[in-house]
Amino acid sequence: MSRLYDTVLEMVVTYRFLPNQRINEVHLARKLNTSRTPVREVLNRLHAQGFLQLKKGSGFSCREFSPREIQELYQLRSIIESAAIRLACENATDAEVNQLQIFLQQTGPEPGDRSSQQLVELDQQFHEQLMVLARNEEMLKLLQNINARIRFFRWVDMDNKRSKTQVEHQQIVEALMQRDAAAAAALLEDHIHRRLDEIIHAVKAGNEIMNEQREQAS
Amino acid sequence: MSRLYDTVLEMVVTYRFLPNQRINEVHLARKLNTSRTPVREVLNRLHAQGFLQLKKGSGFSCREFSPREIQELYQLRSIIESAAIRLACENATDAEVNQLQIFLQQTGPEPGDRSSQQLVELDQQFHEQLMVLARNEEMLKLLQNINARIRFFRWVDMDNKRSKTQVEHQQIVEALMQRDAAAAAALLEDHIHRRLDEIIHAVKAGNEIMNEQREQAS
DNA sequence: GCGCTTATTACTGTATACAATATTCAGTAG
DNA sequence: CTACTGAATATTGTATACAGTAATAAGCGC
Repeated sequence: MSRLYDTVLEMVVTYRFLPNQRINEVHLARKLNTSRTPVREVLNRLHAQGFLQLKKGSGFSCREFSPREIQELYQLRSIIESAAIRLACENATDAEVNQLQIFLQQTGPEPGDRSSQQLVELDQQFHEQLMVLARNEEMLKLLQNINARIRFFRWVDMDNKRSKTQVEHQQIVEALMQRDAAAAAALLEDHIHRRLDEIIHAVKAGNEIMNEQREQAS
Repeated sequence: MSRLYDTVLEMVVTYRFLPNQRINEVHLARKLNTSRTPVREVLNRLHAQGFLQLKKGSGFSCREFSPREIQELYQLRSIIESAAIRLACENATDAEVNQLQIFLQQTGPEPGDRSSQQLVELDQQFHEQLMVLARNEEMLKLLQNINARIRFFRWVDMDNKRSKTQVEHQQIVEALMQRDAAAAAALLEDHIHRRLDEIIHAVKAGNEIMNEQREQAS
């Protein structure tokens, strides 16, 4: 069941289903070599977690994100990450902070030959490691939920912006090392807001970039 | 379906099911005059939203909250409510703030003859109205989810503490009126942390208070 | 050809059946 | 009486069937 959940979640977050178009349970079940019942169970879970919408008589469909919704999710993400790094400045051990520094160095300043998907993954690892230092499991789960829901949009310009992203990550870790909570939080918020601006800009610019990314995901 | 969801959610948050004891789907379906399938669909949703745990072969059960988990949820709640009132200081109209003041006055400083359940409901309305002023739907949904999950514990000493709660609510609204974000946030955090301390204390004191509340809910 | 109505087909939401697994009960030995 | 084993029963997870509804196709009139 959890494998089925992971499979369908992956399809949802990579927008294999067109927004607002009904997910055909019969077809999906056949495609996944199972019956409708476990498929519906998974779809119900994803609906409850904010990934899908459900309309009586029309079944489940992928949600279409308005710029407003994206902005709200990013704002929420900024709030919890900002709080998390403040907690991390209090709670993290020196060893943990050094480990994060090593991770940054190992993942380099340049994208190298990594795909956008890999860069998104590395970016996520960095932010989740920060969140782990806050020692609040609920906050970590929340960040993971948000990141999954906005995953499609987090691809925007990822490879072109990797150097700047890593510079900003580095500054955040340095503030964390200095246990300067205010500076760390401000840097993190700026970092997230910059990304949000880029994404909103891309979404408003139309669907061309979005279609390219969908193809890249295939 | 949404009525079924509401019914089962109510049973879950009032701990009609004992923690860690399997929820019997057949019995529950019979009790609710439906078949197992929609019951399972609801249970899957509640599981996905953090209300229930699921073990293969053993089905769904109510989670048992450790003091750690309660503390984490309250910490998260404090973070988002604190951020929300900062946003409210920027975004709320004078009319909206006045409406909140009127709500406080209409719901009085004293519990009156209200039940604990009604007091919990009024407390929740106050906090949700604050959250609405932040103009972030995701944050409101998150607060509602957290409040539902900790609902059982929010009953602790509710009637005995109503006067103090309302005084604190009033101070928060006054800071909001003054558009003093720092003061409002500090007051709100203190308010939430005081409640958390009371609840953790009660939970650690044993199960007597908890059993009384379960009986009161029946 | 277009628009409307009706018939047909497909799909959703739920009920029921089935297979696998977990739990409970009964019998036996020490 | 206690502990262990095997059988019987109950429950879960999934497959399939059914009824109601939504979507599509076909036919007819203008």
